[in-house]
Amino acid sequence: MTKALERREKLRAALIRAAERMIAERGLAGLKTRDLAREIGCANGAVYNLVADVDELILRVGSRTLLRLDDALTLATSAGEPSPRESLARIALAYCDFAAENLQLWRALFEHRVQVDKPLPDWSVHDQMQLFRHIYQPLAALFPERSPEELGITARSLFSAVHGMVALGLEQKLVAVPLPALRKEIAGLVRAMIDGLVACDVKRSGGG
Amino acid sequence: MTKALERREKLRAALIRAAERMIAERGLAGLKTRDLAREIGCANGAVYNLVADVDELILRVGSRTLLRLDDALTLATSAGEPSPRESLARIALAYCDFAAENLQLWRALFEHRVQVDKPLPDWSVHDQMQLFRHIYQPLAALFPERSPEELGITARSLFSAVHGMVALGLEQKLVAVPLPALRKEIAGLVRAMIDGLVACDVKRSGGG
DNA sequence: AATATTTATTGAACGATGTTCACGTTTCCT
DNA sequence: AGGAAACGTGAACATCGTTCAATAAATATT
Repeated sequence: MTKALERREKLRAALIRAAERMIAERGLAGLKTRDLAREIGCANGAVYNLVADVDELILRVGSRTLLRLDDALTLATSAGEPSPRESLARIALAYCDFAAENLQLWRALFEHRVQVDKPLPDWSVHDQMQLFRHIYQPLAALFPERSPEELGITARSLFSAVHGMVALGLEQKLVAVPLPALRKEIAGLVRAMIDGLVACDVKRSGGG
Repeated sequence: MTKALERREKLRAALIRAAERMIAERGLAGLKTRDLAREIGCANGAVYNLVADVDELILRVGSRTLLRLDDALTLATSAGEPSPRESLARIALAYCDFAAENLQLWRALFEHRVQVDKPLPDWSVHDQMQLFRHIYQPLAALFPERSPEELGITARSLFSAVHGMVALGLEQKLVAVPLPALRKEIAGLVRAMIDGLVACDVKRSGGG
């Protein structure tokens, strides 16, 4: 029983790696089961013994991408002992850099939309939540009076705003903005957002 | 010459309207040429006499969506004489509301990615730029010392940040956030961003 | 060790989809 | 009215993801 399962696992790992490479090179739309089968050395039908369908395959690649993104964000906050404000700016820049360096894989995280009737598997939902903890910790230091729920909402808003700047900044659909300029804008707006949030907090706390 | 062209134009308009309805109901992935042909009463091949390919069709629908979005943003700033800060908050909320009310059509604006070798037609590029003018005017009032280029960059950053909040907020891929809460978050973060940017501006102007 | 049973692999086939094309049909200009 | 140009038609093509009966392999049983 071990021989077959072992080979199966090896093939599945190869399939996921091949899919990852293919998405990175040709984008999510360039992912074809027949090319994958040829690359890992099996018939196209065999792909469906390793994976339920391409949706699952994309989710598995996405899971790997999220893990690498998590590592990149961890690395960004590990060096030195910056203030919460600078930590958040670093995280935003690290997110921007990761997206730029892994453009197609990063895009695949958001382009892919699952069917409404097929819910996300548990392992896929889990690692999405983990990303917010990088933002949560500096925010908690900045806003000690806010509840965990409020902090979670603020973290999501902050992340979404940075994500939007990165997404449209790297789109280059209309105007190509150079990466250094984008990084500068992101860092500036993140600091502005934090300063504005802090000021609003102080005003509310002092006035009420 | 008028009879045929007139009919052609009517059919093309019907095609675009049918495509718009279909995207609104079933999403961008639910747009099928055969269904379109059946709906407007012609053979599937005839679609390609009205439009080069589905890419152009999607762009034409997108153009209409952008026009309606422009109207919505214009309406948002027309009532009363709010401060630039409140104008920007109103615009952001109007953008959020439009996205929520036209979810699939709004998503199609960003989901659709054209081939690298086929550049966007002029009429499609033009109306994308127009959107920023809504943000540009209040920004110019807030930051009189900034150059038009700087203002354009700030406008794009601000728009991108709001877009990100709306995009991830309406995604509901992980957690369903109620629309009123999202609106509150957006308005709050927009005001915080502006306050932060103003403070940064004052500090830089005073210190340098 | 030999056989039976379960499982995996194959590659052809299915259905859907965007797009093209040869063939009639309609429309337009003279 | 008649020829030319444009148009509409529906079948056909290529390309997908996915399925499936048949075959090969591996495992379990005696």
